[in-house]
Amino acid sequence: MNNQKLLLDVALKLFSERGYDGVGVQEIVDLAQVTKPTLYHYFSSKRGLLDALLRKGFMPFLGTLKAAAQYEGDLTRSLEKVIRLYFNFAKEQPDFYRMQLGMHFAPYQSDAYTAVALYGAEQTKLIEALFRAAEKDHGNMRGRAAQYGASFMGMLNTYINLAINHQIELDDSLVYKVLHQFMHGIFS
Amino acid sequence: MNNQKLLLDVALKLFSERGYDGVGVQEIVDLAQVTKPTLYHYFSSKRGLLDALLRKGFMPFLGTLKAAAQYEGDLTRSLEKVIRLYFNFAKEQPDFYRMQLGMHFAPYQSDAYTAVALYGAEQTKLIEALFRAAEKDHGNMRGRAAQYGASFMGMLNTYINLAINHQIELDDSLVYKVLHQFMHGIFS
DNA sequence: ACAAAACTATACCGATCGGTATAATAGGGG
DNA sequence: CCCCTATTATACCGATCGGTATAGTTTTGT
Repeated sequence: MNNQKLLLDVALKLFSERGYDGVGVQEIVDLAQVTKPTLYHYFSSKRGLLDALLRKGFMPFLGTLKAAAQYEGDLTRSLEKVIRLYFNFAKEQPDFYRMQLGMHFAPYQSDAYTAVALYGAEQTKLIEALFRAAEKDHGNMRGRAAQYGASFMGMLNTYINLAINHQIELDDSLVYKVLHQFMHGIFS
Repeated sequence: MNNQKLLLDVALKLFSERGYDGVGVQEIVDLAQVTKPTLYHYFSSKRGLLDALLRKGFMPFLGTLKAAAQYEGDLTRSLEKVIRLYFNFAKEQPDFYRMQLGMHFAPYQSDAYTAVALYGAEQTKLIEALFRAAEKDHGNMRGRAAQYGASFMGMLNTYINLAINHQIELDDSLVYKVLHQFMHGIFS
């Protein structure tokens, strides 16, 4: 295992547990058993380390999300794919998901937020495009793509957050429950 | 304006902009035009300052929430009251709401999270109790109070977060839109 | 074999971190 | 007026912050 990957692994673990601001560079290199110049050789700065970490964690996911969020005449089916994709993402990389989710609510001037903002925007864009594409088959949704996109992702992240806290489990049945709740509300 | 209140105001402004970890004690006292011993006289520690800030911001709100979240035979009506209450809270104290919301997603070992956790738990408890009380009139909801409580608050905070980012406005019509979406989904 | 490039260790930088010991000042009650 | 308490300033603490200058060590291409 090379030092670059080692540093990324250690940084992910520490950042997810105590946050970007809560972890010093010294602690990262100590736990990875390297020295500071090694870190700065690979990542130039602490922020650079964070950027690399986010790129590595998001890159494959965003590609599959783009595919899953295509509208093919059945909004329910597309949303189900998207939910499943997010659940898998959160289950396979819980530390990363926790870190990223926290950063999404970090102060707007912080490194944590600015680093994660473009990935958040990319996801929002894809989901909104899905709702906008579905508008032509669902007239009553017209003009609310942004609103539905935001609330869909909000609901998704709410459930994932519960799962990360071990209060629920992201199993197959929850996919349908979340989907049903979003489509038809809590009364049916 | 006494120094104690001045320090709380300055801390709220800075914490909401750059986070608890992102702001040093020195900067707080400089902006409040006092010195460090003054801060430590009133609040004993940086964490004590944060605790006082949260107590001051949450105390009146939690009382009114408790009243609004009583089930009186009409879940829709109670939820409407709750939504309206949260919207007003977020509109009247946007800086505080932003700060508190960010802390709710902060790392679980951080001061920020541990300080805000009990207030989050209190809100969850009240909202869940509302859904549980409504179960007797809505059999299909049985056993899902925790889930509905969490997703209701998740949706609420999603919209409030959009408003804080000036992407939507928390006006009267949004109260009904959010309520309707939660009760009946996006298809009706 | 050799030089260039990539990598890593020692030791250090100024600045800031949260926090405090000591003492001066202010205000109120007797 | 005097004492007591509350409040505030000066000056400082050791530790840690992110980052780097320098030099040594490996690895790589030729």
